[in-house]
Amino acid sequence: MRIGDVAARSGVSVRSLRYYEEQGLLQSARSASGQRLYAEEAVDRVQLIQMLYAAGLPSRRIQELLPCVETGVSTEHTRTLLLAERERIDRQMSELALARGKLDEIIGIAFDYSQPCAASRIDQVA
Amino acid sequence: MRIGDVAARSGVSVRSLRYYEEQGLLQSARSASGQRLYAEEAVDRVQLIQMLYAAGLPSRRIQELLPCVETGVSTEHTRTLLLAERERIDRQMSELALARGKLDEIIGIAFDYSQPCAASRIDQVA
DNA sequence: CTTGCCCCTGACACCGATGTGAGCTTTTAG
DNA sequence: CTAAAAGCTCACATCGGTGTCAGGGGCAAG
Repeated sequence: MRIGDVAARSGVSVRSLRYYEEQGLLQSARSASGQRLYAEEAVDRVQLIQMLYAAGLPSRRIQELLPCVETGVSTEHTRTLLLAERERIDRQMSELALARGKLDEIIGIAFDYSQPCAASRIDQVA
Repeated sequence: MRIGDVAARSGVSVRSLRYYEEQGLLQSARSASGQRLYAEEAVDRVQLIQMLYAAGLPSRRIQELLPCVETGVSTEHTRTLLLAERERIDRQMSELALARGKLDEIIGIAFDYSQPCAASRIDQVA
């Protein structure tokens, strides 16, 4: 599989795939002419990487954790990182929940709960 | 109240407070000599700004939403933004939850659930 | 007066993932 | 065979909130 295929199938830009390789997150074989060749699993791995990026892990963390994720082999270090990241994610979720609550409050006022025809107005907007 | 006081009381750097002003998120009066003077409410506003930043809203969005947040006055535009931001936050929380689940799974393997003394090992690390 | 601390403006640096463009080679389709 | 499409490397740009430094005022206490 060539890089364009992986890009298409994983929904990630070619540029990003090269970047992942540069960061040591994704390996590729090379054809005689130097083109990157990927195994099927590459797509899954890219999606895993995306998931972790979305959760706020920087490349370096992902790189440290990938061996553990793939093989299940863990060290003291990776275990510590895993717990730390989970905690960070928990904190981030709390912050999001807090802000979401505030937004809800504001939305409640903006769409004016107290008015009898609030529902219909919401419908107009939504 | 001078800028240093606001910084101390809100836990935000002086640099950031000036930046917020530059972005139209925070007003200040000026003393004769040009020093910024803040009202008490400034501290709360700064904390609100921080909350929204933490939720991933960029300055521009916050700036658009602040009037609405403060006065409760909403326009078609602000209502649209409010709903869109709430939805974005919901998506982001889902992504976090997904990644958290994955981490949990990995943690489960890393700390080896199947081993009888798993609990004590977790204690050692945590 | 002077020392020390706070404030001012303006400007540049940073990080990290991704976009973009140049210049060149390889592969593929017609 | 040829032209389009896709790959390659290298390198510079972007965004946004914040750090930091320089060079200069302001103000209170000793």
